[in-house]
Amino acid sequence: MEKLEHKLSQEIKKAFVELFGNELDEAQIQLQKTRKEFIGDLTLVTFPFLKITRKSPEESAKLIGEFLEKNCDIVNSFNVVKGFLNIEATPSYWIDFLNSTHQTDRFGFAEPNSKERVMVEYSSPNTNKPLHLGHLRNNFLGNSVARILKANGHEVIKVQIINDRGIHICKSMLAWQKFGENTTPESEELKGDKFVGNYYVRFDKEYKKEIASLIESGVEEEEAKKKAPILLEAQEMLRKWEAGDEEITSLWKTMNNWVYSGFESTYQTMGVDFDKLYYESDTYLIGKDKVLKHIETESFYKKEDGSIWINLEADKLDNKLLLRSDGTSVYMTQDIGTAIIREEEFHCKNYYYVVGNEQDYHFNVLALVLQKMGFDWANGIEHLSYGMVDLPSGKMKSREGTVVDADDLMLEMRNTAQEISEDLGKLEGMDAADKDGLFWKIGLGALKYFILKVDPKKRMMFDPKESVDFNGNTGPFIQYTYARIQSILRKSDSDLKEVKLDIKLLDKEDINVIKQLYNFPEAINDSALQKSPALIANYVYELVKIFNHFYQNTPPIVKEKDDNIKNMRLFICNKTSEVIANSMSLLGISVPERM
RNA sequence: GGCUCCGUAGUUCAACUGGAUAGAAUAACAGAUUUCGGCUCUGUUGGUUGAGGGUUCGAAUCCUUCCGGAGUCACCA
Repeated sequence: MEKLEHKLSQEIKKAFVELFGNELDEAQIQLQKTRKEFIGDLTLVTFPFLKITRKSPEESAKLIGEFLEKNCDIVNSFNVVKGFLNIEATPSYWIDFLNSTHQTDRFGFAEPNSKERVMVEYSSPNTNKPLHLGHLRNNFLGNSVARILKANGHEVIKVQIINDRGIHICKSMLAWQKFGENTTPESEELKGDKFVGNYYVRFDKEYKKEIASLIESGVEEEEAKKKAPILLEAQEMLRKWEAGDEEITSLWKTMNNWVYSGFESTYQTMGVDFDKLYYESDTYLIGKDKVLKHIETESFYKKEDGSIWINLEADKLDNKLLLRSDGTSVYMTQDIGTAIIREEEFHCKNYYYVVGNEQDYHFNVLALVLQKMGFDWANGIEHLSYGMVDLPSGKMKSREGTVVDADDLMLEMRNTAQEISEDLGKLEGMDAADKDGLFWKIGLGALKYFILKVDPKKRMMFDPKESVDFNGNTGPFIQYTYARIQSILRKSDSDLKEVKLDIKLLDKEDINVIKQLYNFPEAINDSALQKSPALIANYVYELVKIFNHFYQNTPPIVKEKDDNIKNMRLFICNKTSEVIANSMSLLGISVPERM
């Protein structure tokens, strides 16, 4: 099936030779989609060509339009509005297109593994507290981008690095030692991550208490923050950990495992997974060796105290520490090491890091340092920087208790879905387990769609009230449309493999739906290039709106007497529902047969 | 303070990356269908795209100066 854009470009090229004696470069021809208020499918803007045509915009457009109408059999008609040439394809082109989707249920997807291997890193939490709303955006984005890249033909490896060591986990460990009284997640009937998170909070409470009493006894605030005994103890614990102290190591393992099992259950609810996990405790020493190897290279230097730096002033960045004076690694060093390990293991074309935009600077530096080390593949490093999630009350702050917990939020969405569904009472005869699964589908669909429809780069507002709305541009609205189509298909029970498609049967409403189906491959491609699930969300919403319009303005299909028309419409319904389901699955959202 | 990013209907978001009269949703109001699922469809109201200047056939988009907001500038991660 030759793309409309491609075919028309070639014809336009011919038109320029014929009409104006000019050989155009195909890249110069930019066809855009015709806006809804005009008749046509694709539009050629003539302004850039006026120097070649030496005629007015209107006249140029008219000449080209006439040429196309005469010489190109897929052009049905054209019209000119102020120098914009709107071109309409023939109904038979759309029929041919629809026919071409007959064979496959993977319409729009590129051949698997036809493109380069890429890696997507996302999630990458600290192990001292539970996941929250910010992590949800991260995980939904990362998982969706991975699916989209895969759909676009890439081999995709999903990874995360778990920040399992450092002062933060020591704080939780210390608080548990002091106040835990040998309780466990099991004994308290708490998820492991929540359990450990409580001790992190407990640490902070004690720490503040100590600071306050130090200040009261006359110590300066800055000094008090550094000298609080419980903090010193935590730092001592970190030193012991790094020295391999047995008791500390064993406690560390126990507490991390509690956290992992908690995370695992959260990931399962979210519906995300990974092909490979990296642990900071495994990789944090590796970057050090790599850095030391390059100490002689330009830009790298050593200070008198033994610390190692890189000078990036030539690239308009500043000097960056890579190894501390005591020889230990910093965050940057670990990321350098991890990046190198990944390259050695997987040789990817691109390494995508789904990390919040507060780390823009960090990733600029990371890519640059690796390039200075002479790694060509570092050019493939790309930071998929996304904006923070704000609440109506403002920014989330863990210390002020305004953090929205991931598990709580997902459960709340599920429960809201239940309330609404039960009010509508469409679920008679469904057993309890199926109902439960359905409520999760709807609740999570609402949440994921709400977050993913926004351009990742932009900061977004999360209003819990609005997110559970099931009307308008929402996940459940799209799911509902899917379920309704399934209901039609169940009732009619035709064999769609034998459907004969004929131009004479086509109505305007049918064509509108077909045209939007036609846009699906492009939507996948665009969202893959931009790494933006929002483009898929916008696409499928538009499809659903067009379909609902079709549905409203078409006589009941199930009762249609003309079998040819009936089967054609059913075929369109079926294709639409398939594209809805596939679009939603790219967002990590599943669609229900009933709801 | 230096650097980076962002300011679009009351609100939440779009705008095919420089194209036409800046579109949806939501809220409010008015209507349609009421026998394929009313979680549907159609309409009305709502904008000096933060402000000024510039670039050009053409600017929400590019350049520039202000105003407002966020992030970042750690021997934290």
